Amino acid sequence: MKTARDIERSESAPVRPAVRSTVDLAGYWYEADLAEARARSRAVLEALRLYRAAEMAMRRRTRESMAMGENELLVLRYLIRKGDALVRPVELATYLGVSTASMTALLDRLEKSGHITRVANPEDRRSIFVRATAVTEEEVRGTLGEMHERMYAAVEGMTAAQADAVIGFLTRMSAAVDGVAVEAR
Amino acid sequence: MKTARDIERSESAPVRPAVRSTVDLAGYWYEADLAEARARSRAVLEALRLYRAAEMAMRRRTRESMAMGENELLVLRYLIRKGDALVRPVELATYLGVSTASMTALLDRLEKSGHITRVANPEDRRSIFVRATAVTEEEVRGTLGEMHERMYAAVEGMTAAQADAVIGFLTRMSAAVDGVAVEAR
DNA sequence: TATTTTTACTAGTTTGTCTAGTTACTTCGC
DNA sequence: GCGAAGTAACTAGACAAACTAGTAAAAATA
Repeated sequence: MKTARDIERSESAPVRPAVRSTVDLAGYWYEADLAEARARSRAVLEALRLYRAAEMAMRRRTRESMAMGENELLVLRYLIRKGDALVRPVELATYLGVSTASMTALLDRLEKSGHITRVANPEDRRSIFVRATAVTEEEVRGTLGEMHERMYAAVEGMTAAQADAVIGFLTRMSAAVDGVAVEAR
Repeated sequence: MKTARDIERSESAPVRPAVRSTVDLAGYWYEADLAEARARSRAVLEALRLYRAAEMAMRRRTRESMAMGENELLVLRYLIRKGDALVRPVELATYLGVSTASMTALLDRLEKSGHITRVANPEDRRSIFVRATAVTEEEVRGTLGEMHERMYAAVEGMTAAQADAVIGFLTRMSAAVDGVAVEAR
């Protein structure tokens, strides 16, 4: 019953109200131009989707190769990115969107495995600071460093116009994604 | 109480240095050009990072508003994207990178909550097909449909050159991300 | 000074994954 | 055709990691 042809139908549904005005004062828009623009849009979004899939897969592989949970790894990356900055557990809990209790347990695991250390905060004796150990930094850089280099290399050759296009695109995508389900009904 | 709404907007690095002082007459490169190119690269990667953060936050909000786990939601999105196509549990398990046993449990939950139905496969009586219910489609489109429209609107105004720049960028990023930790040592 | 808030933690529960093994069915080799 | 091997989905039990609720200590505020 359900044939492969049906997929096409549902995917090419009129996602957006079709712009039928085909005449533009300056350049005379034709059906072909519209179709082309639409194909371009779809191609861009498809590329984004593919990138997301690739990134998810990378994340899973990394997690597996380091024998670590998603949140553990995210915390370590966060700490390393912060460098010498003083990071407190609440900040990490907020970042991940988990409870402070879960963060305590998570930090327990990371401390036990030697990836982080807890340092006292001299200014507020309730709180502590969390720091990644040198070993961790080495380990994460070893795994992700090459990737970062490749990423950097992949953007280095861009022209100003291209960079603008990409930055604008990403900014607009961020805006599109922000505000989804902000108020659960 | 742990309203993790404001995800790490704290670090707002130099998003876009609008440096524009290029005196490049006959192919001479100056310090300014190099610095500019470097700043551009950093800005692009920073924009990507911000987009990722925004997307992660969106995912969490959606998950919470639908009272659903990450994998549940991913399965539903996958099913809806596939439309009327016939999807088997193994395919989903592979997609998510979980065992077939976990997929069975996951599908149990989704079936119990009325989000999916299991349909017999007439050609292979061992296997089944999974389909999202109409209610689910409605629900997910309601939550993510607007976002998708915004995303589409955000790309449809792009010129061919801009689209090429973005697609090229995303493709190179995917390549950079692929092959990380493929061979865990 | 007394009260409230914040920070990190502990205890116990729930959720969702895993491994191991089962059943039912299909495919392959003879 | 028939038996062996392979495959798809499922069940059971264990475990990891999140959650809620509540505590103690310190800081901020009235």
